[in-house]
Amino acid sequence: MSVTNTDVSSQADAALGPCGDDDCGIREVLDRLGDRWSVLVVVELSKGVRRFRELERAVPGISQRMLTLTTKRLCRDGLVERTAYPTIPPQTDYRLTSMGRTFADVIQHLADWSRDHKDALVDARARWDADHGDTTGPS
Amino acid sequence: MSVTNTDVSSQADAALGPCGDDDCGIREVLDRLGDRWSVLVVVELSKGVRRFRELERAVPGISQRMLTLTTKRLCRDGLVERTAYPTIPPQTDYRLTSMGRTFADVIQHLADWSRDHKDALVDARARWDADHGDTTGPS
DNA sequence: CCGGATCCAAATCGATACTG
DNA sequence: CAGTATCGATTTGGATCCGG
Repeated sequence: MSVTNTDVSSQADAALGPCGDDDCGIREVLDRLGDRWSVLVVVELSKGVRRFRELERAVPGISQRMLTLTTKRLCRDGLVERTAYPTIPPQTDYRLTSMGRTFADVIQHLADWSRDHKDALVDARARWDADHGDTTGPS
Repeated sequence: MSVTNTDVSSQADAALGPCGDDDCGIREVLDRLGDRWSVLVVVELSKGVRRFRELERAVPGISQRMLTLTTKRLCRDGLVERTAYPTIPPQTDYRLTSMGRTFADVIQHLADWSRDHKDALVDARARWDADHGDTTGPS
């Protein structure tokens, strides 16, 4: 039982295989974008250094567990740097690395696209749900 | 029992809440980036019109089920357009919409970043795994 | 304050079989 | 060929308790 769900290095190691020519190292990045919290944490850290508790408050809805896992994953990927001060009570600072900052730029690019197309997306969704008999939608 | 796992509109409808100012419509985009196949399908479709079977072959490892779900989600989001010809045997064409093409551009941007930082990321990962007692890693 | 450990509910995915 | 339905395995995330 050396591997539990609290481990960090249990996903996205291999399991992609040859995919052509467009996506070779993207899988790992996508895995980081895919989970609910990494992006939000990076966005918050792009504003400056944050402590654990600060991050927790800045990202409403995240649990301590997920924040721990998320920061750890980001550290492992070299996107975030962690500095722990063994004081009482303990204090831990998180900050983006230089690579993390470029990653934040990519996210910003993504956010821009989202803003530009959010309406169209919601609209398309509504139209699709209307055309098809949809019993699973809202209300 | 009107909702099964084959339905398309059962995730990412609400459940985000106010998050500040950086991520308001991003969640939906991220959900599409997050799943294993959407990106690959979009990349393939960015090369031209594809039929169902063609997509299945172009994306090795995808199951019919996941391809159906993925294309359906992309259609719902207005990123992909579907044209079905009721012939025998049936034929269905998938193509990117104009919005889908801009989305493909974003993905390309992402892919560029991945390529540029893949080595650094792998390296950081290795270093992290070495520093910490890691029993879950490769070999 | 920071974060690890355990338990548990839910979403997701893959394999398979079946229909038009 | 294109798509649906069902099932089981895996993964993921949240709640909670505990320790440094």
